[in-house]
Amino acid sequence: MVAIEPSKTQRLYLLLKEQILKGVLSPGHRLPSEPQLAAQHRLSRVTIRRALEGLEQDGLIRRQPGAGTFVLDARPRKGVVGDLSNMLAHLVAMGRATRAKLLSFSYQPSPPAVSAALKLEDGERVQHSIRVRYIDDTPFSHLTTYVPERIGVTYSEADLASTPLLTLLERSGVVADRASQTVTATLAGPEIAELLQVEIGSPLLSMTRVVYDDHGRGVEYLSALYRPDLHSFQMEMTRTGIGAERRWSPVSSLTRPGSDARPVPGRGTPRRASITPL
Amino acid sequence: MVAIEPSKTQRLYLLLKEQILKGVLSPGHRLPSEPQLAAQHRLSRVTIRRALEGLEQDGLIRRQPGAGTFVLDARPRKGVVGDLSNMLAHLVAMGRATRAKLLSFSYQPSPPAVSAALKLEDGERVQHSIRVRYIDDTPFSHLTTYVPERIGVTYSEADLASTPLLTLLERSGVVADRASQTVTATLAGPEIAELLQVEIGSPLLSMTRVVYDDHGRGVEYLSALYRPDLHSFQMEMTRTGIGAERRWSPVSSLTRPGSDARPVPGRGTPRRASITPL
DNA sequence: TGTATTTGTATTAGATATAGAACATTTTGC
DNA sequence: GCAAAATGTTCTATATCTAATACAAATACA
Repeated sequence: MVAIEPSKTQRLYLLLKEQILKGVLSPGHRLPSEPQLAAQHRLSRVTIRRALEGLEQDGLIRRQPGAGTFVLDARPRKGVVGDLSNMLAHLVAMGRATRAKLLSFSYQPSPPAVSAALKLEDGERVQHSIRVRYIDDTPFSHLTTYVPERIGVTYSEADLASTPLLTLLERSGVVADRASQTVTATLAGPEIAELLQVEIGSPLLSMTRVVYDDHGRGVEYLSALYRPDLHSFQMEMTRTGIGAERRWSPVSSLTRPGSDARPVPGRGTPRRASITPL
Repeated sequence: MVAIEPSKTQRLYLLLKEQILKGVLSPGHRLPSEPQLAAQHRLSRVTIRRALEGLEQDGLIRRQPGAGTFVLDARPRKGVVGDLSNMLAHLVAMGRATRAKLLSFSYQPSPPAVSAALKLEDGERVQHSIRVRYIDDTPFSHLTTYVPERIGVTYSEADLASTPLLTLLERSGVVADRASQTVTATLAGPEIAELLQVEIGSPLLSMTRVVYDDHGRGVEYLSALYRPDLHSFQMEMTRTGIGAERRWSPVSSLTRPGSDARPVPGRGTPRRASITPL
């Protein structure tokens, strides 16, 4: 047996939960009957029922004897669909109440991975912090940051608890110029799960960003985790180039808040001069 | 008892895995002894050992009788670090062997979510397909596409099995102009897990892309799943604007494979005539 | 070279997960 | 009203998880 597998109950529970939250199963939709689910997933009805009980407690489904099991509209707010790169700016602009809880603040030797990314000297120390950001009192992101100590000393614990890190850095004279960011998926461990108020084993969006100043020196290493049921990473692209060189390129765009985040062609989304195709 | 909780073994397994991958426990570091871990977490040694066995099989730790348990250099060698927007083009350019397996090909009524995204008329039908793309015989992505039937009839089952969909569309006279894509995280269900050769309950990168033509009409709805252990979504950004308007904006760049994925402008990546995006 | 510590292995016992089945109760639809 | 189908409930039996303990084999260090 490979790795450590979740229980069959939990597996089904998380699977159905995902489908509901993701909208694959739309509100009002009737799920297959318990015997049908049991057959489809090759599980006993006991297991099916345990998973459904979990979903019922989450308020995701309604079970009616004789009638069936129905998906509820428990997709309250996919509130913030953001660019992820300027997400915080959007939120502030929208006037949403944002606060950060500082969980850790220390100066320490740099972890190897961080040293490599920031291109630090051997033995150089970093300012390390862990924060959880809340929007309207629901956890929004889990942030782990590393800043070279020479820069990290320019702000205090209190600063970090109240002000976005990048703002602090730029206030200290750092010129953030370039950044490289990577987006991946992970699972929530026990600690993170509790902080972000999700189940252990839930999927999370993971973003790692390395920020460089105008001299190409690394100034910030950020590792962030987001709840995919509340937030997603959206970007607009246009098709540029001609012939074999024709490809997608990103459009610098502001995404607008709202439950429906699909672009509105023509107006709404600023058009830029497009290359005339042959 | 809230929801469905994972087993104690899996909880510890995920916790340690998280710490290792996150760099909290750096390579070469010796873990506490099994009895110590058992005491710290208040679990029996059996449970501790099962979790460690999982980590060992993942290649994250090395266990040496008499000596201890050590963290290995877990730097996941991500074969293909890509832009995700032009990933296929990169792969082709790199000369990697790519092939697609067509799992499903049909014309059917459009699902509500697809209709909304593509802005289809009521009752309009779509061409639906499911493919799995392989690179060097390892599964790379799981692709589900919906194309309005009037466009979908321009290509055949055989076309789709051999040629990227967007190429087929552009060959049919469709002018792909804009796209909106969303990246999220999900869990692998039983079916997907087998196709992508991952464990059930594994995290997956999920990308949804809606492509519009030059008249703003939806021409393709793509839902793709990627293995986060093999691939990640990378993008470069620069800091633009002044004052309060200062924000990140994306840089149109080609990323190159390798541990250091810095952008390469213009040359460096061999070009071929038949570069075709996903 | 010992001695303490570490991982590997085995056994026992109890708790929990899962499968399978039977039957009751409620709802739907003819 | 009745039959079919759905969820609710209860039961038995087996497999797996977890705890607790004991001992063996490998390693590190004074």
